[in-house]
Amino acid sequence: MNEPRIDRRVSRTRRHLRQALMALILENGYDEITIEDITDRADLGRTTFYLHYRDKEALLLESLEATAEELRGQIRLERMQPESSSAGGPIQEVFRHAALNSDLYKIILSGGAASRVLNYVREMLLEAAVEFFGPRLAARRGENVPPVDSFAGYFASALLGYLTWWLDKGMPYGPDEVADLFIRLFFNGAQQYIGEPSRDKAK
Amino acid sequence: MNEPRIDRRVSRTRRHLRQALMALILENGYDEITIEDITDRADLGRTTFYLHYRDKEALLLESLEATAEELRGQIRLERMQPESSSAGGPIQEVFRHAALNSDLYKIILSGGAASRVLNYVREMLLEAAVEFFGPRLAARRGENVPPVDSFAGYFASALLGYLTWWLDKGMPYGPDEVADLFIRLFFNGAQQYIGEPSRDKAK
DNA sequence: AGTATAATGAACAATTCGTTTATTTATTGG
DNA sequence: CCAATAAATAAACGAATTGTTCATTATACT
Repeated sequence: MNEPRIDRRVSRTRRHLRQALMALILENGYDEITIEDITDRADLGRTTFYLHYRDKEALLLESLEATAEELRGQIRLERMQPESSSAGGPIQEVFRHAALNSDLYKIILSGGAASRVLNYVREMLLEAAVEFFGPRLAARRGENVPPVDSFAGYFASALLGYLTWWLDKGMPYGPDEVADLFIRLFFNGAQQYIGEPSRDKAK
Repeated sequence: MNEPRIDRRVSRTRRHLRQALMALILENGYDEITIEDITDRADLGRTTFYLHYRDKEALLLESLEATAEELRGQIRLERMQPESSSAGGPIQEVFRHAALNSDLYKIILSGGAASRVLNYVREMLLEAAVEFFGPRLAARRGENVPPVDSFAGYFASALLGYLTWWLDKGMPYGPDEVADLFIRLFFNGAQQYIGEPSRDKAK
């Protein structure tokens, strides 16, 4: 098979652009950055940018896509080796991956990345949640179970939001620890910790 | 008390600007909009904009502030009249308020408003959560209760995210209904609906 | 009615964008 | 190592947008 093998200059240029964008977002936020800022930082001509990407967003999306694929790989892999090493389920895997790539995660989740990028992530997670919980909920049809979309929406929202909160606050608690907190809250609920579900809910 | 009473022209102009911005965001998203788009829509001179606001963001923040204050008022009021009318706790109140002001909520939460605006909302909600849950958690010190910040972070994330999801999907389920779904998931947890907390959690 | 204040339109320099062009430089494959 | 190919470059461009100033006109307040 003839994979065209990418010109060394191309991969080098793209790598530099990606790194420059990420560094700049962490310094000043997404919105402020101009194309020239990026190429200056990457030590490239401004024209060169347009040979590779349509705009800032396209560049960011590339980093995102690559990282998401990596995470999916990790989870698949972890699912293969049933009880290996320090395994702990997909949620631990997510928090660990976020800790390792915290720069990119921060950028996407709260660095003011273009809203389309964030929505893209939301949809990705939502899909995964529907796929994962769908069958389990279906198995209990009739037991006053919430609709799948609502359930998946809640899960995706809670996870994404909690991840954002954790990164925003500078990652207090280690990844496994925070994953554990999340799991306890998501699966067991808050009631156990604070008593009444809500003033009137005990009707 | 001499409140200077605002010139009729000023309040009219500002109102037009606010309305124009919201309409435009709903049509094209936040980023695309130029100052001139806004003043055109509001039928005002471009220069006039700068007599009132520094930039787009300032204008949006004004709408946000006003609406947030309104919501706080509703909740306070609802808290006063213990079991009146169709009361249902602050969470119902939030979803109802969101339904009534869904345009603004959509804009802020997923219309691609400036990230600073969204972060502003996150912090607001986080503060409220700490204040609300802090004492309740403190009362159970020592019972393996999660740290307050983590707990509040989870709550704020879940609520904000779930609200976003609900609005994004075009508000399936009525406000009271969706508030109920949220409360069940948040307080009672997901375990009841899907069984195992997580493959390995039953260690 | 008379004064104060707000809105206006024109004009401005400064940025940024996205593209085109001709030229130089680096990489690949033989 | 050489030649063919592809990539990077700098300069220059028009078009948009921003934020400001200024003189003039319109509107609201008392």
